[in-house]
Amino acid sequence: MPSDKRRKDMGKTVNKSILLGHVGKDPEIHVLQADNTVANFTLATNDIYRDRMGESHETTEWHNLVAFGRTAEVVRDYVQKGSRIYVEGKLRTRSWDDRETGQKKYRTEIVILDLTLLSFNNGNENGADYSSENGNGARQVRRSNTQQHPGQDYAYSEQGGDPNEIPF
Amino acid sequence: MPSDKRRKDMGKTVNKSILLGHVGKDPEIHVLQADNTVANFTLATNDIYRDRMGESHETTEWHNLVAFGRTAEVVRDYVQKGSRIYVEGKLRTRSWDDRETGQKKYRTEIVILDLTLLSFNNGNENGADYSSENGNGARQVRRSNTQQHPGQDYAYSEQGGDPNEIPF
Amino acid sequence: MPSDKRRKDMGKTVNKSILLGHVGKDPEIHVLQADNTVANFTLATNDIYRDRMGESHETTEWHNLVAFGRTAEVVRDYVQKGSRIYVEGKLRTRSWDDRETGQKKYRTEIVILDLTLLSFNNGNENGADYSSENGNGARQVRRSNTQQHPGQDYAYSEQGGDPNEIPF
Amino acid sequence: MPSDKRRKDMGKTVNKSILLGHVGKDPEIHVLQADNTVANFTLATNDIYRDRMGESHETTEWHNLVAFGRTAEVVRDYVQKGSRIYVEGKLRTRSWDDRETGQKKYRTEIVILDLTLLSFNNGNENGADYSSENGNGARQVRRSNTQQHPGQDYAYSEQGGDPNEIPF
DNA sequence: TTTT
DNA sequence: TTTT
Repeated sequence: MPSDKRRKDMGKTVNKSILLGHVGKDPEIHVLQADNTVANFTLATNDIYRDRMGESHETTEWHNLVAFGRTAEVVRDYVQKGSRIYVEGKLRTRSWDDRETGQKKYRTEIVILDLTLLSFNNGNENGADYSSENGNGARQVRRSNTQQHPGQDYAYSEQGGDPNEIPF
Repeated sequence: MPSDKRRKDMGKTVNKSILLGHVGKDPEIHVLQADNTVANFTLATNDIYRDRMGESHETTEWHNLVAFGRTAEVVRDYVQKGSRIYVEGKLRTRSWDDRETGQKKYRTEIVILDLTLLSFNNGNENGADYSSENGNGARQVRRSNTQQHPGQDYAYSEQGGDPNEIPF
Repeated sequence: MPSDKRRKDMGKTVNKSILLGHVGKDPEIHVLQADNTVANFTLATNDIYRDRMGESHETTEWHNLVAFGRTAEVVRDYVQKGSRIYVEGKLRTRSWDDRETGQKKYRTEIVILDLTLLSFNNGNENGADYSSENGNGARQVRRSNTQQHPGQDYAYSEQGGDPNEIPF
Repeated sequence: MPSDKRRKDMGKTVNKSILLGHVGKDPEIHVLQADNTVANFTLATNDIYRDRMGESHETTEWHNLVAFGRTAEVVRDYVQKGSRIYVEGKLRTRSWDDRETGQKKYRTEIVILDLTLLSFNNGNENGADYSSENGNGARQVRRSNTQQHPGQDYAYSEQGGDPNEIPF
């Protein structure tokens, strides 16, 4: 084993996030290219804390999640507003210059590496089971054209191949 | 056990991040109040990926870390530029309106809940051991007055008691 | 901060396990003492792997879980055979000499530090909701007298106060 | 996406352990087959707790670690008694019938999926740097013939190909 | 801005 | 002994 390898193992780092919560809205699905689907959505987690008076308060933390490829397809087909999911991923912060103000802007996301569905239901009252309708559980893929993620100055390249090449 | 309790356990969420990497610069220390120290610093993790040509690339991810109270004191005394640390915490995103542009801005941080020091050395060539000098390992606390965290429109309240009450 | 403290932070270790799966049987509840309930149960996780022929196989891993105090009460009241739960805890291995053979025996458990219920249903067909019946969601506490955990040579002390003092 | 797939995602489980500590003894290396090295060793983590008298105590927890393939080679070449490492893996419990007593015996291990070296030094006083000696950091591979892992009634098959096929 |  |  080359000493080069050892140096690499010595310098290894860890970037891991584990989230379990409820999805805030239906995922945005983008098809960048054949075999490269991207899914963007938000996940809520709750934090309970006590203030100085001893009173209990609850805050909601919203996380930006993004999935690529096969995982994005699972999100597309089975995750929706209200879904409860378990997610393991890594943090990634993108930055860009705002077109209007020229200011640097940041957006931190969790890139999903592992996803577990925890609820069949979709949070709607009717509790429709998508899997029964056509035998494959798929819902329509929404290909939104409205850019809404990291600001008006941001555009999907719609051509990237590898997740790591995608500029967001 | 009240059914109210069960509902709480059913709705419980998880917000956990685990990072292991190197500190980018000496931590900023703020003393908000007696017994409430805050430490802000950045941590780098590396990501290696292959592009479509099969070539290996390395990117660096920068994380904003914040510690409160006792943990902030450990950061103040033993963490510096170059330190290697293991951190467990939770994600928190603060937002504020930029004073100049009126735009909403966001900053995501990892609130440190557990910290493990992995390197004695401080990255400086002299390798000074702070713990030997005066028997308490403390270095000077820097009380910076220059606001530098989430922009010029942001100010420390310098009065919060509970970490969760602090407006950032 | 004493240098003694720094040595402690330098030597800090991490012992963390995260499990998400289904409960194998109704938890065993033991009341060691006022305010010290103990719950023992098993949790199944699945592993999918490919053999050398490329065929996919699934194995089941069984984990021994133990909860103390407040958490044990949640287990007693809401966890049962078939429940899906998320658990965070630490590994602990107990050992004892088998009475019959004199051999050293080992049992590794995950001591639950955080528990999240993921299913209301109990796996029974009737889907009884314990929380509705009497307003407290409690089911009968089973105080089994039959020793069944780490072998016939093992006995609950039924008197420990701190989880760490309990001899199992 | 077939509904079969959805059922799989719904039933997904998590089995994850994260350990950071010191290695108890030099790893045992076994070469089962070309391209299938196995490394076994122990890792210590510390637990600090308070007893009922409020006094602080420290216990040491010993974990059985096992690595396969490429990871086992890293262990073979760079991990030794005293090394500090970070490990991510999954729990696996093997069982077998003791030859002498016929009793069922169990051994729980963490199968290493990710390993980060945290110390160059080996814990020995001489602090030898293996990487400098011959430019590749390798130490002699020990092929122990003495069976010592899960008891005298246990034998390595020395023929498995896939980690998941190995009977331990 | 870190580290290998 | 769970679940899909």
